[in-house]
Amino acid sequence: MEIASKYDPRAVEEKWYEFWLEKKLFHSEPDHRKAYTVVIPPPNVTGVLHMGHMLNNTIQDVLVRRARMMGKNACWVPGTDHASISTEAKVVKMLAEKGIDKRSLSRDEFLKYAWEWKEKYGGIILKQLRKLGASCDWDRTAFTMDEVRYESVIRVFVDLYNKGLIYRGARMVNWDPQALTAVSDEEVIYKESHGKLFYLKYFVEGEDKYIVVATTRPETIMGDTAVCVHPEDERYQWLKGKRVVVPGVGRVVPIIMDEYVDREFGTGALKITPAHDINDYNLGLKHSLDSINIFNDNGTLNDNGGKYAGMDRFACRKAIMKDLEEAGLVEKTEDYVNKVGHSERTDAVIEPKLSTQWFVKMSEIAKKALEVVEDGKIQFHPEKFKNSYRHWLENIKDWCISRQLWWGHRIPAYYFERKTENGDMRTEIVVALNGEEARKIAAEKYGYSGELRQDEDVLDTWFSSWLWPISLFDGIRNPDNEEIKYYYPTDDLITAPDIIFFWVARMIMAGEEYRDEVPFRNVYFTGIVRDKLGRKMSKSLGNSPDPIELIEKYGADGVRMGMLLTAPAGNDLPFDESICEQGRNFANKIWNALRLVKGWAVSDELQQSAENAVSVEWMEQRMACVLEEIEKDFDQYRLSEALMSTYKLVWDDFCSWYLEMVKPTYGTPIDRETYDATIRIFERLMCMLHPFMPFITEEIWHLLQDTSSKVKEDLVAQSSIMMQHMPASVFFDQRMLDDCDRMREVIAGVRNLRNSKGLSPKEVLDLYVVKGDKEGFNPRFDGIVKKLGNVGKIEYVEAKVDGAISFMVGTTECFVPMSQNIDVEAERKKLEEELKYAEGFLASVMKKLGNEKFVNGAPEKVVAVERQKKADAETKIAAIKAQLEQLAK
RNA sequence: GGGAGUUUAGCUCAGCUGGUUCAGAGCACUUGCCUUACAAGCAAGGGGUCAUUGGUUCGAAUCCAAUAACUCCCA
Repeated sequence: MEIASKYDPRAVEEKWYEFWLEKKLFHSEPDHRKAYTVVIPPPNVTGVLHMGHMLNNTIQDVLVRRARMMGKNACWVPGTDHASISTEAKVVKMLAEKGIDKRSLSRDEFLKYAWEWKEKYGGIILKQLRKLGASCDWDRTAFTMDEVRYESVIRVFVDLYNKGLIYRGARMVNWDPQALTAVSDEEVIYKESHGKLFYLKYFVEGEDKYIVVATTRPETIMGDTAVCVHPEDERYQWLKGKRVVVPGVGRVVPIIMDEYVDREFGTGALKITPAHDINDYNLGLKHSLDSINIFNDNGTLNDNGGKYAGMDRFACRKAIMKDLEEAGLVEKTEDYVNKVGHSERTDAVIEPKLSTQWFVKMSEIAKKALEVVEDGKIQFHPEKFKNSYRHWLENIKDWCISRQLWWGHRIPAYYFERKTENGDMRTEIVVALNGEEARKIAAEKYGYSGELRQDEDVLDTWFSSWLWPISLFDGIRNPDNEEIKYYYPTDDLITAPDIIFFWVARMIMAGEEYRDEVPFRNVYFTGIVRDKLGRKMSKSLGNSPDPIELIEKYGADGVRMGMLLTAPAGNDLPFDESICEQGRNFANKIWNALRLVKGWAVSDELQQSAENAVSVEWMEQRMACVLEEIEKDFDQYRLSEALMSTYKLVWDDFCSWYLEMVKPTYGTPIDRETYDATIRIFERLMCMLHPFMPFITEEIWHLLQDTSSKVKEDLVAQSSIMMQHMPASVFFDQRMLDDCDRMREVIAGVRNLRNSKGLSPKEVLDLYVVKGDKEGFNPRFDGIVKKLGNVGKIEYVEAKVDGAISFMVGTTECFVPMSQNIDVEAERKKLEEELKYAEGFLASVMKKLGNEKFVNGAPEKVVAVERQKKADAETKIAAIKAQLEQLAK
């Protein structure tokens, strides 16, 4: 059998992914098995795969594939969200390129274009995930605006409205002047910005005295309706009851006194613009101030801006300052650093704006969501995220869910005007699943039968995502259907920490509200992928590698492994392409192990040697031991540790030791028993590795199968490693493992000696082991020591050997006679160093044992260990001393 | 401004309730090897005052306090 010496992932990966799809191995239907459910954090439909997705989905795939092999009915549901702001912006841009203005289109016309765009360009990312090997149940692919999900969202809105948990009201909201919509508090990112602090003069009405007010936003003075000072501020007592003139505007406004003012900031006098600042708004309410809106929705000044009307807010700032400067109304200007809110989606500077929006009342549902995390019904990994989760929920504000956009779930609120009893015209609101229902309600409740106007706005994208774990299984519309009962609650949610509030918290709320049950048991927070300089990867910096190119270069298995190795839960990972090399190299290593094994001639006549028997036995034990570690790691979601253990098991234990132990000398066959055992071991290793590296393990697993007859060959062609059982840990003999470790040390000792003496590995050496040591060496391994250490004979002797170089393994002395002259000086030096160390060690042990408090206070076990250390050290020292004497002769 | 977290080898990280020679792993590095599975490899090595200071204790990387640096979240 001729196999290439380099593993080529390309053809292999494509072949097996097709195979899995064709065999529907990712598909899940409810059955008698236990369900293991994961819902994908739906990527933005406009998105393309980036490194964060790679990490996130690799982790999900590892967990899902493992669960599947552990006999669970694993279901990983993929999908995308409709991303109203981003998508609408993209469609508007596309239309603009075609010369179409959104405003010239009707809502329906626009939506037609949007859907076209979505069908054509949306969801590239899901295709890309296949390259990574993601074992999603593609038949279940969902979209937040498909029929089931759309209807679920509308139902939830209606339901929450009827429960009084959704209300409509005029509030100060975060306005994105670029997207022309309100956004929620969570969608505002505060960034440090270097601006100016302007000190403006407000003259007292009818006097030539003035006070100075500091502001970062002089353009808002057109909206000023008061100046506020602290009631106890002595500097301003004289102003009590007076009025001042807004500079450049000429409007006369009152001086108000309020403890809200920070006397340390600026001059301690604050201009109040109730229409454009949340704090000013509240002060305005308290002091019954006028509120003058000076901005248009797009951030330009409206007619209240006087001569600046039509100008952009930032251009206006410059123009006003110039004019005030010329009028002598500016005292000074200082550099100033402050935090400015930006829109998460468009990066536009957020404008606080008073407007009528829809809100979800959070206080009550937040309480429940906090409880289930506090009492451990939902576990966070790592746990530290509980802190910020708690803090957020304890300080939560109502959630603004309306967006002034067309792409999304249109708010099912219907309006009409009617005359009330006292003759006033009044706008009534009816909330219903559809227009027909709304008409019915309007008729029943108000006796109204005229036209209804549906709300023009859509809902926040997160208002659909928060239902994801439920709506994916149609649990909102059909709460008792088989699927929701089987798959819900889901098991693990894997997500980046930056959406803990957007998504995780709200899903928990929705779960409690609609299923009275948590949406998932565990939340695994991944780190953020950074470049090697520690910067976040971003399009604008151009510091992110293209994941698809990486996969082409290193193979999906290689990239998956690279990502996982440096990504303990919650830790940011400084990504460097070179870590994928380790993955690729590992794949190659496995590939070559296969080449070796498949290259052996197998003899049915040959009896299994004692060495081979013990080798097989040891490898089995070793696997059992590592399996136990891996199971523990998975229980604690320590995936990178689990991978590392598997990596070392395969590379070090299996390739470097086991295969070398059983490898027949060139040109001779291996006995059937050992060969079969090796194949079984190899198979199981591939199973263990499969969740991490799905492609190469499938390939190898197939190549390991017995295809000696047509029947068997066909059988193999139909099966998959995915259908195998994950090996489980069993009892193992620690003694056996310890014995083997000592054997490995002996071999290393011999090799080291050869190395340091510049001897060829081909030179056969003899080994003498001084008997009488309590641990001793297990002679079962002698044959292996000979083979791997290239040792001619091993003798167990009573005393030291002349003309030999020695080394110690534990407390056992080993001697290797040298044909050439021994460098006495070098030997003495080496021994003296060892002696020094051993004596130092003994001294520290003696210090402990000499301490009465230790002997009396420490647990017996610990003291016993110290006594053992003492005995061992003494043995060792005696041996070294004896050797030194020998040298002196 | 409020809160949380981190600091262990050149890099990325383990190190659970203090006690095994506890100072670890992988990568990188050094030396020698193209030894008929693999140079994407083999063998053997070197490398750390556990951020700093003080405390608790028979005993501290581990517990406590202060300090410093960095990171994140919230306003």
